[in-house]
Amino acid sequence: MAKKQQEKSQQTMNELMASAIELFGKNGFVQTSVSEITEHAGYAKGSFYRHWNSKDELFLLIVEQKLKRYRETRNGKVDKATNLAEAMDVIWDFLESIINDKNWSSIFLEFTVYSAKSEILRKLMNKSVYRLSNEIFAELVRDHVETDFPPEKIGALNTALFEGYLIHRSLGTQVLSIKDVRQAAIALALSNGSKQS
Amino acid sequence: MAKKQQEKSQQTMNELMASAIELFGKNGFVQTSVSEITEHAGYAKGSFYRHWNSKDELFLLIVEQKLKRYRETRNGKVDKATNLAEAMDVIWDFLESIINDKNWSSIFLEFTVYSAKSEILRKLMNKSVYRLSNEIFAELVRDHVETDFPPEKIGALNTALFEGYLIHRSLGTQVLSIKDVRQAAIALALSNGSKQS
DNA sequence: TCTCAAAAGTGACCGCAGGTCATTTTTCGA
DNA sequence: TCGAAAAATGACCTGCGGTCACTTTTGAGA
Repeated sequence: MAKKQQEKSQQTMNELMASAIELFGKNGFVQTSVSEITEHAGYAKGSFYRHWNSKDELFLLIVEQKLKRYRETRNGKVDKATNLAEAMDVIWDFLESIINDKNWSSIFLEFTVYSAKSEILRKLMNKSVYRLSNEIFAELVRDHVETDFPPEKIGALNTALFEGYLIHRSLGTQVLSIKDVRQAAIALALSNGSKQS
Repeated sequence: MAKKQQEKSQQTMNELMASAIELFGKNGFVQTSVSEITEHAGYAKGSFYRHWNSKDELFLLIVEQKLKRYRETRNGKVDKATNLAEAMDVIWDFLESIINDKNWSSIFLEFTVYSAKSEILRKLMNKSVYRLSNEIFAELVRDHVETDFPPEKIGALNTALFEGYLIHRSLGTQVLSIKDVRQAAIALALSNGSKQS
């Protein structure tokens, strides 16, 4: 029965991960130290590195898990969209659900910009598992684009507007509401990808 | 003649600042250490803190200086704009000049997101001296808006799209070109602030 | 029940960061 | 030439991410 040891190890991982999610969510990525995470879970620092190779690695795992969950809540709704406007509505319902997840949108932003400094992280962040990526939006929109404007660009412009809004938001600037940005993004997508304006 | 000492002090500041600009420009804000800055200029670490209270403080000074210079190259052109489309062209010529300044746009982005974590820095970054700010764009656009859409929102949406593009860019994603974003931003501004679409 | 190798857990330690400050060196008017 | 004031120094502080030799716990087989 080596099973029990594995279970214990898994249990420890879960506890450390829960602690990490709580502290990252409260204080952000950089401002949360590995010592804090382990201490808060009742372990010593060294235990962290038995389970993950770096703070980055655990954070990416959390991001992957969170994105997966966001997407699940979105499932089904996508197929119902019959035109570009409806597809954009689905996308923005999705984006708003991220914004409503405490301050995780700010933390994603923080990590995204942080990741730009490392080539390895940069490559990872361009994968859709870790990112509210251009290409995912492009996919959702592709079937409904009526012009020859590239769907990837519609997706990327949408991402840009959203992430630009995250910056605006994380600085505490109050000029834009999420509704303003949603409207603008949809108007932009329609003007590029829809036959009538 | 206490002048000579002041001059020497000023000289040291200039040397340290030049060293900082070079190293920040090459490696970014976080990845450039104060020791590197002083060493590269031929001083000891302590000398840095005789002139500035923190790394942040010097960086803000550099930002202020750079923004001032960008704006100077823009002066005059603003007054010539007779409608919203021309005003947007002036703004985007300005933004492109920032993008063309080596990788400083990425570094501004890095510091902007970094600053969100400190209340003091956040407040500073909302001032127009330190930021490619919403309100500056709003000002440039105000006289040419023909609808009742708030000029501040036009400015803020423009900033969001630009900074979102900076993220896209710093991740090395190649889907969007600066031209794409410029077109989108101008289309967006015109659709909100111009009578005919 | 006892044994002991393997797995889990520990925390002192490393190099380096931003920042401090008592001390040394340089400057320059009297 | 002298000495106070200004400039420059670098050892030192705390805290970071990460390492690893060590101790403790676990559990299958005798």
